[in-house]
Amino acid sequence: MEKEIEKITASHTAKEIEKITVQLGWVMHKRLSKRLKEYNLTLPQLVVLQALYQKKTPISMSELAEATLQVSATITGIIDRLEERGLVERQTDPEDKRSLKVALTKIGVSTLNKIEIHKKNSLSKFTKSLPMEDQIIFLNALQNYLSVIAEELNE
Amino acid sequence: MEKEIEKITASHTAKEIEKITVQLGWVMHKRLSKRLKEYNLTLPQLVVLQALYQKKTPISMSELAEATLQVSATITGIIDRLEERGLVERQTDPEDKRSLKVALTKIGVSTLNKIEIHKKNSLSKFTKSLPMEDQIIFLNALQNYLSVIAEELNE
DNA sequence: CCATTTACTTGTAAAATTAAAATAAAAAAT
DNA sequence: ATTTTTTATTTTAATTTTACAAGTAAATGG
Repeated sequence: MEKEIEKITASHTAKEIEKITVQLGWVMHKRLSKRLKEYNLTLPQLVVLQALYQKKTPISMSELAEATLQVSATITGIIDRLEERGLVERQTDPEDKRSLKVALTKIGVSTLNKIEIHKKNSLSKFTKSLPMEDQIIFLNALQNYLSVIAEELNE
Repeated sequence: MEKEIEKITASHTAKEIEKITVQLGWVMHKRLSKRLKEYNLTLPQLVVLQALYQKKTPISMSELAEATLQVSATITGIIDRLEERGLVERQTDPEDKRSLKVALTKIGVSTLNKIEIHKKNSLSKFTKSLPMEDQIIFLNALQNYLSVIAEELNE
């Protein structure tokens, strides 16, 4: 009987966490777009830039598509626009003439940095009010959750 | 000196939390769109449906725009498409002929319910592995964070 | 009344998204 | 050594989202 109740509650909590995460994602998106507009970027473009930054080294279109959970045709369009503005560049791969490596340019990196600096300035009340220890616990839980969800996506 | 270090770390943690939240939002979006596609819905459409469901009673286009952080012109388009498919309906307001109330139809509610049932089935490994107590702490932290971010947005 | 505000729609234009078809190069099969 | 298949990317076409600016119609307030 107790097991039953716990099960229901656990399922309920899981649903709540999922729901709130979607909402949080939506609000963060809206919040971010204000800032992105100043740099004439969109969220999918930022996601691509960040993926490139994280990989450190130029990666192919298909790797980029996988990293950003996008279809390759979408990446083509996004890179087209980013390249036009000089934030990234396509490099030919001497090993495989079908393949292209995409690299962040200096302008691309500095644009990312500028957005980072902005982030620092808008340090939110939430983290200010939370003890350092709890912040780290929260951060770890988020990272954990993210990796589980991302893993499930690839099944 | 120690104060300084703590400051830097706190700022760093805040930035990390923000970054991971954006990533989490992106992944959740992608994960959700798989499910939404089965119902021929998009994320903005779901957000609108959920806002209507939460309010319980029909609300005006402008209230809907505010609740979903959208511009009213965007809401017009989304409601156009949802109405075409019978998920919502526009009702005239006898008190103010300029204003419209938007209401979920039975089909709209049952579509939302079907998506909810799906959610239950895809209970993630994350919540299964976490002690109930920690789940609740995590959920509360998320809610807290969401409300602070949402509040900041309205400034 | 006339001017202003409010509520919503329309028009326009860019970006994102997907599916499907096209291209070109590499790898595998015969 | 060809032919076939697979892989990497782009193109095309259609839909949706989004924002901004202009337009319509109704309410409100001197």
